[in-house]
Amino acid sequence: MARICKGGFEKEFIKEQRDVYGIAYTQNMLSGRWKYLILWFLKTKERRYSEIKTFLWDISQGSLTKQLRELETDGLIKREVFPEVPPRVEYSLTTKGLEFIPILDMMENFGKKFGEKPE
Amino acid sequence: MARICKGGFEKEFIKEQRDVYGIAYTQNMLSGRWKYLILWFLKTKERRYSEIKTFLWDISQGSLTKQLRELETDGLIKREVFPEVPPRVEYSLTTKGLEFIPILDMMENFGKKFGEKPE
DNA sequence: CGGTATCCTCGACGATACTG
DNA sequence: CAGTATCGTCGAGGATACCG
Repeated sequence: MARICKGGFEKEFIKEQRDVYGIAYTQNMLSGRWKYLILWFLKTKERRYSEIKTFLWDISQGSLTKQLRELETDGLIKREVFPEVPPRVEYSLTTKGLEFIPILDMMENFGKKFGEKPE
Repeated sequence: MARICKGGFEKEFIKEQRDVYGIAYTQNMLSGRWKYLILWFLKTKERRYSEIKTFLWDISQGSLTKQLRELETDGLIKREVFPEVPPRVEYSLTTKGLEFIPILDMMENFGKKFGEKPE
């Protein structure tokens, strides 16, 4: 990764090295196969664990839990547990997560413009 | 991955399944550690292979070539070879790649807002 | 300079079993 | 229902050597 503050850089790269941390942070936080899709799915409304699992249908339980924990740690989503039997857990976007929606929308539109529409 | 057109889906997920391909396409095309950073680095002007290599400083030659080939295959960047000695190769954004710049800018701003500024 | 080719490491992710 | 625990796989990416 374009690590910051590494010595020995050519002078002309110093500004780029100072500016790249923005996109490096975002890229790093959302790495992996699932996080964009999870955020996209939470965009319109809160969802239960099982809804996300069904939506992503070929993600394993272990991976899904890990992705959700990481998104929670990074402050993009919040997790709400309802003490019922059987238990219910709902995930939704935080303020920070909500601020990411415009990016999700642009990525969706970009994909719709250039990608193959299914069926 | 939220594969499309898989049978057996609950009815209420059909619309989401029809719409998710947009972001799934974009996410899939730009997977990995490097592609966003490469596009971001090409945003302002064309760059030589060695410039990109220096900018990303801890990417291996093999990986960098692979990333560039994939971005080229997906039509995001174009590769121009100047038949000089020693050879010179410049990479730049295509029309499709240029259309991705707003997304890069938003991701950069998001990261600058929430990430830790180095130094 | 800008690659290719080969081998290898490592961690993300999946599969499965089990639980409050 | 919504997890946790453990193990196994697989491929992206790194290291190294060599090339036009």
